[in-house]
Amino acid sequence: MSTPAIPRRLPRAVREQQMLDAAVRVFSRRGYHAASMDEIAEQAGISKPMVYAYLGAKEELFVACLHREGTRLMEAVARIVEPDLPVDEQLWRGLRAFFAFVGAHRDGWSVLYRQARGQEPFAAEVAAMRGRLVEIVAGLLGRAVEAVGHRAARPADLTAMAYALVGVAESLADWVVEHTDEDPEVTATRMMNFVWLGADDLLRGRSWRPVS
Amino acid sequence: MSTPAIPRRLPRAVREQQMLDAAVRVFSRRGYHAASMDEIAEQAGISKPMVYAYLGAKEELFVACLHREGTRLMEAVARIVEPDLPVDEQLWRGLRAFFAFVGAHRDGWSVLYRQARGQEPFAAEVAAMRGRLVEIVAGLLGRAVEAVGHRAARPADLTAMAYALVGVAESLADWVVEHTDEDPEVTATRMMNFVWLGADDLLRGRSWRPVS
Amino acid sequence: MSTPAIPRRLPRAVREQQMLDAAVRVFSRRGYHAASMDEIAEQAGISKPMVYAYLGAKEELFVACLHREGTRLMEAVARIVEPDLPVDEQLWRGLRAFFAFVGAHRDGWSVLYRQARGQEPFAAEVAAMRGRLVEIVAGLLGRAVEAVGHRAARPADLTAMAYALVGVAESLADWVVEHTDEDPEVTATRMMNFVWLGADDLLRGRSWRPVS
Amino acid sequence: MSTPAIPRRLPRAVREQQMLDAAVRVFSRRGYHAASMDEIAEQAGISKPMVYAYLGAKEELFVACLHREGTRLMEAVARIVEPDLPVDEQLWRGLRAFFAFVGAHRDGWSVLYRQARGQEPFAAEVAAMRGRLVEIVAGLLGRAVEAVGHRAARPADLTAMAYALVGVAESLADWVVEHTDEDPEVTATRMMNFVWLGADDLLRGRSWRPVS
DNA sequence: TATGAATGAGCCTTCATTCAT
DNA sequence: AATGAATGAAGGCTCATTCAT
Repeated sequence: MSTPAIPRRLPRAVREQQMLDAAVRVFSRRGYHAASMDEIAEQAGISKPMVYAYLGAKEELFVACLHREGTRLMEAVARIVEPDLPVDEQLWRGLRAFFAFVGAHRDGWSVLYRQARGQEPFAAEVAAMRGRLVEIVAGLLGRAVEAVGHRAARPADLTAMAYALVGVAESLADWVVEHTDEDPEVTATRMMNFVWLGADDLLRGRSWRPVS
Repeated sequence: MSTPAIPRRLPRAVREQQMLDAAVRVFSRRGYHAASMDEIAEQAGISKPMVYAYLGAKEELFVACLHREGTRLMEAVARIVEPDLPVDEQLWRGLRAFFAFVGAHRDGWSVLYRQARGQEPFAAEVAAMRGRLVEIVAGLLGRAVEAVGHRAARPADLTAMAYALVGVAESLADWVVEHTDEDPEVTATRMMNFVWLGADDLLRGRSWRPVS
Repeated sequence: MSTPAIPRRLPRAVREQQMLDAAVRVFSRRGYHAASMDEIAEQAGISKPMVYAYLGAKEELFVACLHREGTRLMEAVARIVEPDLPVDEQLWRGLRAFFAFVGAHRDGWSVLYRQARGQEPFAAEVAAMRGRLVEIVAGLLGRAVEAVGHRAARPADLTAMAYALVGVAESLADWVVEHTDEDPEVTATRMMNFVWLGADDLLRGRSWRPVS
Repeated sequence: MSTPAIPRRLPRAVREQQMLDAAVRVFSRRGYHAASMDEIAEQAGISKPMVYAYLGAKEELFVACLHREGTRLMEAVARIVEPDLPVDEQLWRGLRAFFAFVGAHRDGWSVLYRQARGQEPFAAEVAAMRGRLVEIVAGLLGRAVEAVGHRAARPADLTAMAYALVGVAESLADWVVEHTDEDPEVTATRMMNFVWLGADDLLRGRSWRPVS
């Protein structure tokens, strides 16, 4: 009888997700400071006091965005890692999931990687997250060293190598963002080729192949 | 005989450099929006109107910072590249210069890499700069392919590889910033090992050595 | 029983009128540039951000003042004109309304006539308004010419005459402002005497009389 | 031999006139507040401290403009008035001079009539000037009344009439500014027709003719 | 005489945040 | 639950004015 009215009263959980969606979108487009609470509220189709009531002040709101996107990313990757596989296989699976996530959640990635990294007081926390990730990767590499029976490398060397690896992934995330048509799996393969074989082999036409 | 009075009146060129120094410092610490013209002027030891008189509004000032730091970086690298050397040698020299620059100009690097990349309307220009750099590196890799006599790789593959390479450098720049004590030459060697040999070789204990 | 508290929260329409009242007052006293948004807000008994929220930036606010006062003036005059009356009768009625309005809305008149006329970018619009008024008066005079059966005057002559007429009204508006005690009807009669009979007749003691 | 260098050192009197020329031009275009001392100095082809040294602060400079232009106008009119002529003849001569002046010195007229009238603290002085002019005209009219032998009119009536007369002149000054091609003498005749004969006669095709 | 260098002060504007309904 | 109304605070920018050379 009546037109299907847009529901005015929604459960809190739903409203919160709407707000976070809007916030992530606006923060990613404008950056933390240039984003205004007005625009976020408007994009969420809700009034400003509601944003404050549900998610707190701007800083808390931004942190909530970081947490949601960071958690989603971590979970997407963690979901397919299987600790018993060989290291390169694990890396390859993780990267596939990572690039797929970035391709599907550009705004979220942008907030994490572009906006939060340079903006106090969030930079420190993002740096800490990244540091933990680097150590995980370094641990993975350490196990690989053991697997090939080589004498234990110095921790600093492994950490530096992990930095390099993470840097490649971040940079190829830009590649993914700019090449919408490329399958994330292809990008993951590109990366495996590069980091596993190295430029010298690569330039000679060799290539790494996934096992499966 | 009299104490050399601090000169209150300085020529324009000198003041401009003081202002840019201050601006780079403040922008790097606070980010574009959180940086206030007041603080920049104060750090420069001068009043705000002088900043506007010499370097224009905030946006122009930021662009001036980007240009100065970008140019300095490019020149530092360009100064020691010699096109006739083998590709890996060229890479190694360029990286040495790059990491040395980053270690010596952390604020400048931070402005370029951290602050400008996510902040409209500067992101586009920085992305363009980075794009040009990527193409230069891709060209370098192309010549390396020819040098080893391998069939020409597809351009997209080379570009993706260049993305990866640039990503490693950017990420190890963070390493440099966080490890003040490490000689940039060591960091450059780390990177050459990683990108030239690849993780597989590296983990087996092999390593790349500079020629000289 | 309790004192009727001054309402702090008022509907938008009410606040807007309060703001316009204050703005007209301040603009008329100080002029466009010397008027500060701070003073306007203070006079309106409200904080500055509300002014911006409801009426926009200074320029828009000034335009809103011009429009409100201009419209009020036009309506006050239009309300009593009756197109079927003889021309001098119409003029007389219009002038009565005009001088009454000026006497009752000095600030509004001042903003329109004193402040806006010399101030870019408003001068052009005020000039356009005045131009339309002049053409209306010229049209009126044209009909008067026909009524007395005289050959059609050249348009330029009628327009120049209308300029003169409008100038008299504007100048006598000053007279009204400076002679608070004089009934606007008297001023209107003065003007009719002057413009209808001319100085020569006037000086000889003749005078024009309203019909009614 | 050498290119005729622009003279750098000029006598004070010359420089002052250059500055006043520039100031009148800028004040007339921008209005008192929007005019900047920078622009005035630039237009005068001289540095700002010189303006301050010669003509003082902005307010004094504006007053100097008012005085120069006001004096020029008064002198232009006074030069051709001859007290022994009939009143209409005197009026006609004065108006010819007035409209000629306005046509030749638009900026000066604009500063006097447009800018200064609404701008404190100059408005009062301009109003006083105008008041003196009105009384002169009223005096003239008074003598005309005596000349025709009519009983003395009340002073207020004469003053109001003088207001009207002055208003016509001011309004037709706009006409002159907008109709560059019309000979000021023609405009003066238009005005005499209007104020001397009145609209009624005028509309019937009568017209006032200069004696000479 | 003439000017580049320099600044105190003030104004417009916006934003995060809260209150009263 | 939900929002229109309201503001303290701060930042960008400009200008009249002066000093030191």
